[in-house]
Amino acid sequence: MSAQALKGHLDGMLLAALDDGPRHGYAVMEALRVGSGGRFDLPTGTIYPALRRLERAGFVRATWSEEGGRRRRVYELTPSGRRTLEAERHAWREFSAAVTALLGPQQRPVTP
Amino acid sequence: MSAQALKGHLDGMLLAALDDGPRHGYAVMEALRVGSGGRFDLPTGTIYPALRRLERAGFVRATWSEEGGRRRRVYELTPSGRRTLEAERHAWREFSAAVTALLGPQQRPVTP
DNA sequence: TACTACATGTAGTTTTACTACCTATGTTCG
DNA sequence: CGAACATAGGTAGTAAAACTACATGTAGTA
Repeated sequence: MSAQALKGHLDGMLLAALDDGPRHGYAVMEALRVGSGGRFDLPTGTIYPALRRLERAGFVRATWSEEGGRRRRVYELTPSGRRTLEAERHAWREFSAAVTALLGPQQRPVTP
Repeated sequence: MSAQALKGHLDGMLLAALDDGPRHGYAVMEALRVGSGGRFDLPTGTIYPALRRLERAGFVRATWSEEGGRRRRVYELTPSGRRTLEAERHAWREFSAAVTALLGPQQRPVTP
């Protein structure tokens, strides 16, 4: 995947990763990697600062948890984060439709 | 459209705008605006530097043209630019599929 | 005459993801 | 046992891209 293509779309994906329940940072990272079919194998230097950014913005709430000598910082969507996620989904639909239209000749996925 | 969401995708769209023939900067700007249904109404401070970037990279070639006291800088795809456009189209398909998958619950467009 | 559309550009800022590091624990394998 | 690796968290500094705000000038129109 070309460098910094995520710009501006990462936040939405992070929020989406927390949509089905609280997760710690490393698990979020794994969710992006697996959920993208290995295409988004993001370094920790991208994930952790991004999550702190979302926390500062009030979209997620973080709590420390310690289990078996392993400290984890667990993130959870706030109501504001949930609204933002919906907005991001909508923005993505708009955005991707526009780019797809402009990029021209593309084979569309098979519609069964 | 949310600020700087284009990051990394603008170049492909600019190249695509030149795919059906040479255009000057302002016309490229219009093509993006119209072709996106008004969603990409980009300021000149985005378009012109981006075109120079593509020129420096060897993806487009530029020539001045003067018609009726109006000077225009006309851009044209180079073979390298054409190859890059194809690569960008492919990268976009990959990228958008991954983001769409991760973003979760989205109504898909109606398939007639 | 003034305003708008056309046409091109630059300077400086902000945001965002990146690279390259650092620390620490639990597990696995030779 | 020791090394390596996966898990888990983090920071500092950099690079790049698009943005805001401005500057310049022509042609057409109200």
